[in-house]
Amino acid sequence: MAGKRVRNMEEFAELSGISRPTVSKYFNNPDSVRKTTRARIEQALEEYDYRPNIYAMNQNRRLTKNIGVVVPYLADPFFAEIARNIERRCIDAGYFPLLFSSHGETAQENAILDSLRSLKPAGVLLAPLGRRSDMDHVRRFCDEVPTVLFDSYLADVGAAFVGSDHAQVVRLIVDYLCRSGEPPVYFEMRNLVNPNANRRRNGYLAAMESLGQTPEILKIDGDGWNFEEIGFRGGVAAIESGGFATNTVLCNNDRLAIGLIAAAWSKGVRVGRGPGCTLRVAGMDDHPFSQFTCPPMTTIAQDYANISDTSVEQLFAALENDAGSADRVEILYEGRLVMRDSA
Amino acid sequence: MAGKRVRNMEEFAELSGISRPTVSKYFNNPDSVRKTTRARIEQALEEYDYRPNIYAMNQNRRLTKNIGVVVPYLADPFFAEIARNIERRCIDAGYFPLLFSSHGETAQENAILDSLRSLKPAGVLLAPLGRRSDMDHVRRFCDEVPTVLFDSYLADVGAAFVGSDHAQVVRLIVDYLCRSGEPPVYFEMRNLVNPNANRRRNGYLAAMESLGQTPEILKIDGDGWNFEEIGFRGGVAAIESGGFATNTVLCNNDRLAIGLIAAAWSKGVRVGRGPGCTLRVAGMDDHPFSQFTCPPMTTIAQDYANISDTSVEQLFAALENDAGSADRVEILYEGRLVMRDSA
DNA sequence: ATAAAAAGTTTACGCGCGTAATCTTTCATC
DNA sequence: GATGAAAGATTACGCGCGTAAACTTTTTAT
Repeated sequence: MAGKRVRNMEEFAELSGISRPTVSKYFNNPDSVRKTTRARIEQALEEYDYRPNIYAMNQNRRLTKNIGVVVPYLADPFFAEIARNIERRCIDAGYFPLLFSSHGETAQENAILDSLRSLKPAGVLLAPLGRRSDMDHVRRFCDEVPTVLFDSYLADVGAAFVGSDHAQVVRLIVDYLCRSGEPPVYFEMRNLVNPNANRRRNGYLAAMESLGQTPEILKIDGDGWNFEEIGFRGGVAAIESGGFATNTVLCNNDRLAIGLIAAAWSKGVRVGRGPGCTLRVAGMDDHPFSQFTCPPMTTIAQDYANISDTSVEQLFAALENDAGSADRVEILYEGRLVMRDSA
Repeated sequence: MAGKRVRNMEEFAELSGISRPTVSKYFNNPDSVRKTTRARIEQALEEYDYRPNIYAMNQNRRLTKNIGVVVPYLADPFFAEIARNIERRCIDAGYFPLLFSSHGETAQENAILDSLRSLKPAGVLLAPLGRRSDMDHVRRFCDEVPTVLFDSYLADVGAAFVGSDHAQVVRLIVDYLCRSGEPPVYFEMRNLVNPNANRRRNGYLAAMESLGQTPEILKIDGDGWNFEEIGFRGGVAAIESGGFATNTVLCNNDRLAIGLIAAAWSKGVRVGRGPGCTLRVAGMDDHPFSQFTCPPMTTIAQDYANISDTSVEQLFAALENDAGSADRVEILYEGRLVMRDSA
């Protein structure tokens, strides 16, 4: 591709000895032309430096090869990892992923969906803000663009939903904690930012009940997505006001737990299940940093890989059934207990 | 904007009672039309649901309003935060930021630059991989597209470079560590992934020398961007083979330090500067998670805000001087000592 | 009020490509 | 080697908008 610069498809078609319409077909789908033709085009592609003008391509196409990927908060490594995996899959399938972060703000999410619409994407993978999502806005968007929702559940929106089975996730860790020591107090934010948090809380209640234990919920204050900070402050406040109902705390998510563990440290409370430890702290998510807390955090791993892979697959499936008439699918993956030293 | 859907600018122009060329002017720059005209257009915009076709707009424009933002590793909250800030600034200035992550891979960085070129961006903000960047590729790109580099220094490439003054950063923390206890051993990866690491190491050498101390460098193995993991393993290995030359370790960056602190914990070595502590660990960057390590990490804060703001400003400045003939600028920001409890 | 400048209108063309229709060549099959 | 099907070539049109040129209206300055 070192050769001279080619202006447009017309010129490139001449150079490769193939007609422009056929070259056009090739770029839309390399498999749609004969092998020998494809070879000739690809050889010319090596010789000359030509790439079709994206804007001219997409202007006349009803749909582009773009795929929008929208996450609520990209500074959270959890979403960064998922986005990365999704990106890879889309590229491998010949699509062009475009990554957006809502930064936790409703207005931002709406704005992203609006501009996404004018990009005529083939489809969109959306992890909505959840509680703070503008449901009507999201629904209107999904009516026009094939969309698969993941991570955060919104009822009856989009072509599919892929996420974790939070009831199972919570049951797993509650079981473990009860089996191995005192039953857990549940540590969560007062203002739940997404429906997953709700499901987890309900899962906790159900799991405790089925084990004949008395649930105990500690709601902490704080707003936004700075969960570690919120967990830290909530933890300090809890410890200062006399500690927890039992010696075991289950946090709504790892980031909160990271904050709580730091809070315990700062107050001289030793976390862990070894001798001399007076507090067990468990999280949920298996956040990338959770293995580096002190002590390393016991948590439940969400099935990152399956969630992102399946989301992409579901989107592709939805793109096939042009009609979009297929029934809405909901796929939930189970979590896996990751036993480390904090609980 | 609830009204009926408008097909194209022609139709919208009719509805607003303004000629199409003028409407076109408006969309390219709302200030380029008379206030009264602008008002009429914007009123029509409220009434009808119209947005110009992006693809048709950009097809004939030499440059678009797109701004490419490329970072080496988006799963690192440091870059996620910078990207977020940059995004905000671009949007406020009427541009459309497009975010890409090289995921630590040369091929990926090259691919991003290639597709970026065909997006005809007005400009690009690039934090290159550094050592693993394909210099020729980057240089060719910068010759065609106005580009500001940030974070990772590449010599003589792009319209400007904005980053940290690593020499100063290291001097600051070395000074502090020497003043407050034993001089630091320097903890870094054997395969330096970017030139900043080099500068920091040299900064360490210089600072130690100027203080009349003997520098001591510990190189650890590991490849890729999973720094915490690498720091952890390196830490465990170092401790098992007899510990460090002094009781103080300065890590090349916070993520390595996070791993080292976890390693110390796992080996029963108490980190901090209080009584009973046998190891001091300091990092550099003030990574978002560093305040939640146990103990909280002493580190040097990079000037996130200034670096991202200035990068954007420099890019806009470069866009003004169409010619691109202006001299290449290099702007370095100083770090700030963040004293916490780990050192 | 009047001239000059600024802004808007009309008209017209082209960008680079998608794509449909018709015709011609190539290929696989027996 | 004949035959039908599949693929490519030719021709032609249009997408939605940028933009230039020539002309007309509005605004600003004197």
